[in-house]
Amino acid sequence: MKTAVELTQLFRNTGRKVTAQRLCVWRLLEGNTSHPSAEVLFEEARRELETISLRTVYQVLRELEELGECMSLDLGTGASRFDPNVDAAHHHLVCTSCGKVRDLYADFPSVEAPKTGLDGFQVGSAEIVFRGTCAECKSNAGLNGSTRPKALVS
Amino acid sequence: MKTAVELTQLFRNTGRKVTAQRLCVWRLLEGNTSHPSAEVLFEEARRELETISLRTVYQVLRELEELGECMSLDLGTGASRFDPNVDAAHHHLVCTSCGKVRDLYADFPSVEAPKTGLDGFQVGSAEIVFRGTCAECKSNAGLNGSTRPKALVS
DNA sequence: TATTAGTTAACAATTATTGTTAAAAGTTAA
DNA sequence: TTAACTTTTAACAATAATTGTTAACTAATA
Ligand SMILES: [Mn+2]
Ligand SMILES: [Mn+2]
Ligand SMILES: [Zn+2]
Ligand SMILES: [Zn+2]
Repeated sequence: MKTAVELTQLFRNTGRKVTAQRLCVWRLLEGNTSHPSAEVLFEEARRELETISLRTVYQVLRELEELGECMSLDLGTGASRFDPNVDAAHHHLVCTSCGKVRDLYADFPSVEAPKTGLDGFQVGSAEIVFRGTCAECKSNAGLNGSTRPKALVS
Repeated sequence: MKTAVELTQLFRNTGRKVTAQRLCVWRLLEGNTSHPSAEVLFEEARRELETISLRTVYQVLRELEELGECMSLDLGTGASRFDPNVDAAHHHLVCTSCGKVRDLYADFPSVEAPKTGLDGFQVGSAEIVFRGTCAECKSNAGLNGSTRPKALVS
């Protein structure tokens, strides 16, 4: 999780220009634990930079991913979710009702692919996704019939 | 994992007609451990039923899912993958190179969401996805530069 | 056999994402 | 400050996976 200043260096060092858009997207992502989608970041970004385009947000996110400064998560919520926390190993809780994504910092030492019976499949990583219902959706249960993930409504 | 005969009963009992298409899709899925996509099932189905449409395959898959006879998995490989194994709890190995999906039957007793620190999030299920390289892709490494999942090419 | 459900074709639509192009604007090195 | 070079933007088009739609046709069942 780099600061905006560090990102500036990184952009320069990789031959990229330090633009308001790049900084803005990074600032919105830095330390953000909500795992926003590109759309959500776009909505937030245009509050600061009224003319920023969704296209640019996608481009910057891709770049940040290539630079190893964020990762995109496919959690089955429709859109990719972006996570700036690439350093600390962690897992995710996904609300199947609203699409909210929370971090779960817990070590599961037993989660390691067996050595045998893999038919030569070489395992690189293990992700655990816990699915369930977030507190908010639980208390709203029955009030409305909405099954549509709120976090994804454009 | 029901047999075709059992499925016939299920269709009848739920007021559905027993059609060649429904039976065909189920027959292709029954005991199938390859986690095929709808497209793949469609290609296979039309060998038996030349006139079957992709639309129908999607419809039948949805139905089977509603009936609890299969589940669709979103493993980040582009298309949903269908799994008839809804009874035995298991996890998946996903080849990041070709998109192949293998079952992993292993019990990870420690994988249980902590009771505390969840902010009221109620956890229902835990899926573990192991990502890596399948044997075939490992031996093909470097031969071609293909990063495109072969299993997904239409 | 009549009724009803299911299938097909042939499209349109949707969502998330990437591609494209040209013009405008911004960044940086000199 | 200027010139060169990148980026951004707008305005679309395109893609891939999936679902919606309609009408005609076909098949299953009572
Ligand atoms: Mn996270
Ligand atoms: Mn499986
Ligand atoms: Zn929720
Ligand atoms: Zn592979």
